[in-house]
Amino acid sequence: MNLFNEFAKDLRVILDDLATGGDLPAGLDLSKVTVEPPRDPSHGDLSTNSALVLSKQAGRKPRDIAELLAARLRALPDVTSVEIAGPGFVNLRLSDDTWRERVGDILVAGVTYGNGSIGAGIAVNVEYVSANPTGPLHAAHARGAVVGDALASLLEKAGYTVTREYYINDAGAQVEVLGRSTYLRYREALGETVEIPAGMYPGEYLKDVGAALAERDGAKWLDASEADWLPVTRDFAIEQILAGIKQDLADLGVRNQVFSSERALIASGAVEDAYQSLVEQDLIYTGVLEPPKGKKPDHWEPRPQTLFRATQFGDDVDRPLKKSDGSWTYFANDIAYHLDKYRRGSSVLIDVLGADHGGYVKRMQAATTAVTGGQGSLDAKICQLVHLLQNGEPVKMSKRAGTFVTLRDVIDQVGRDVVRFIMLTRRNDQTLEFDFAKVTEQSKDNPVFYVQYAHARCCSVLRHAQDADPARSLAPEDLAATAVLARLSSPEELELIKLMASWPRVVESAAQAHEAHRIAFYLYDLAGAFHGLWNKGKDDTTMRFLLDEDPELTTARLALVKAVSIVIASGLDVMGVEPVEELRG
RNA sequence: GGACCCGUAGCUCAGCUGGAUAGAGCGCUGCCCUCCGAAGGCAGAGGUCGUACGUUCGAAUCGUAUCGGGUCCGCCA
Repeated sequence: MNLFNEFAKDLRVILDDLATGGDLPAGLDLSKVTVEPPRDPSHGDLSTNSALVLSKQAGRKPRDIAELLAARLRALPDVTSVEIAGPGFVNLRLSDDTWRERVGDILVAGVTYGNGSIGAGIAVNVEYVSANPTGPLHAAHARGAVVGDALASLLEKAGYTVTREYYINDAGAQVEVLGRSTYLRYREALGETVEIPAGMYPGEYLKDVGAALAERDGAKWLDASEADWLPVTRDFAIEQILAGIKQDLADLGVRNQVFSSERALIASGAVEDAYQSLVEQDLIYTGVLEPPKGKKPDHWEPRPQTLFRATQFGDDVDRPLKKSDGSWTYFANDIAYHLDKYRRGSSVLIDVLGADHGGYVKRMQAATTAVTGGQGSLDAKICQLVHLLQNGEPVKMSKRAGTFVTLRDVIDQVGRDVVRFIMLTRRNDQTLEFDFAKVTEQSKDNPVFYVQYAHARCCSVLRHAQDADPARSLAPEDLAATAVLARLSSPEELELIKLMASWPRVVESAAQAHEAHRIAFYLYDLAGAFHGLWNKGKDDTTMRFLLDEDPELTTARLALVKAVSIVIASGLDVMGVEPVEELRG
């Protein structure tokens, strides 16, 4: 349960009541009314801006409204004090017992604690990775993969129905090149000496693909014409590479459920379909675009094109849908694809894209709005670059020389949980430094370690308690039933409890903002609060969790510790990171 | 030339969709500890939130302009 929402409800009842009683005008717009924890905890547990927000509408001074509210709020059962502060904030304090009860909630709910319902009835499609099937995933793909995957989990936790999707760009010139490159490697596998010309894919990985094809088909294609072998080598290569990509994703703990093929989409007539719908809306015309300014106009020649009126939906220029040979542009296919996602039931579409797609967002949003008749919305999460470092030194990468770091390399070096956690330690639109040395360091400035360490410490305490008293049950439901939570009375303990009580709120707001990184920051804070409490026990032995002379307090603290481990596990679950029970060397 | 993203402590970054005295880690300064319940702990200094206007009870947050850095810019995907 989200305590803040409960009080928001209470507050609305009170406001309605005041309206019917004539103290406030009826029909007030309450959309800006909030109930949230004040930034400064000394102001109280909860704060509402109602009086400030409603002042103008109601035609009364904020202080007067605040007085009215305060009188009513004081009557609520869990409220111990109400103060009016600053320009008209109403600050509440809740009884300690109200907070302590959350520990029981957490123990009973387990890792489902924090699950919300704001997404109920809303279907969201999260598309991520969507790397071209022309080569293995490299390190940079890790970010989009993790951001998308964690966002999907976050949305699920908040109650949305989520489809995890991967768009396979298996149509167009690049996969044709892939097919030809593979053919060369195929000949190579059959004993020929080949040169890989410029413009082909030189990667070593295609040797395996060529060899596998030679293995399967023998010399069958050696004397065939390109028209015959190209579809074969192309489809074979796509299939092989895609299998590798899926394996890499699986090893990163990423589980896209739906793989949509661009080629299949075109074959189904979906592009023609989407195009017709735009024609019917009079959003298509033939025109000539201005050359981009400031950029060298090289071979620019004005040319009439089939254009979509993207400018009507906020884009900067109208966008071409057909190439001069009459085939669809990538954009045209993508419009059909987004319509397809919408028609499959998701009105909220999220694309997790790389930094190089920033300029693409506006047109896709324009198209999504147009093609869904304004019923579908697209949010694009652009992931900025990841800088790979080794002890502060940039890791040299060159596509030309083929020395790029693959996703597999990264997973093998630092482990999947570290990759996943670190990728969420920055907002998606902020560049991220990934230092192989730092991310595996055991210190406070490594958030992965710091959070895992907190969880491990919880487990360690529970293990000790079990060793000391093998007959004791540490099952969460038993702790919930037997612990006398009123014994948790130190400021540090209550602070920790309040932090855990805000977890549902964190989930909710992060989901609404489509920002999974907030989970990582929350866990870092929670870990910090727990470590702080632990440290108290170092010089004040009465603050330790296990106290031989006070079994009742010990049980209460074990309940608290268990709750902390549950909330950490709940957060790590969203991030797709496995909580560890002990740390090793 | 244009679009998008970023600009917050010396450094790396948060800042809950407009709230009250702007936070964390590292680094720096000072004190304490050497416990075994494994990262040492505690305290302190350090900011006109790039700049300038604007919106309003109230702006790091929204708008406009401007400066600096990044990504990108017609039939590539």
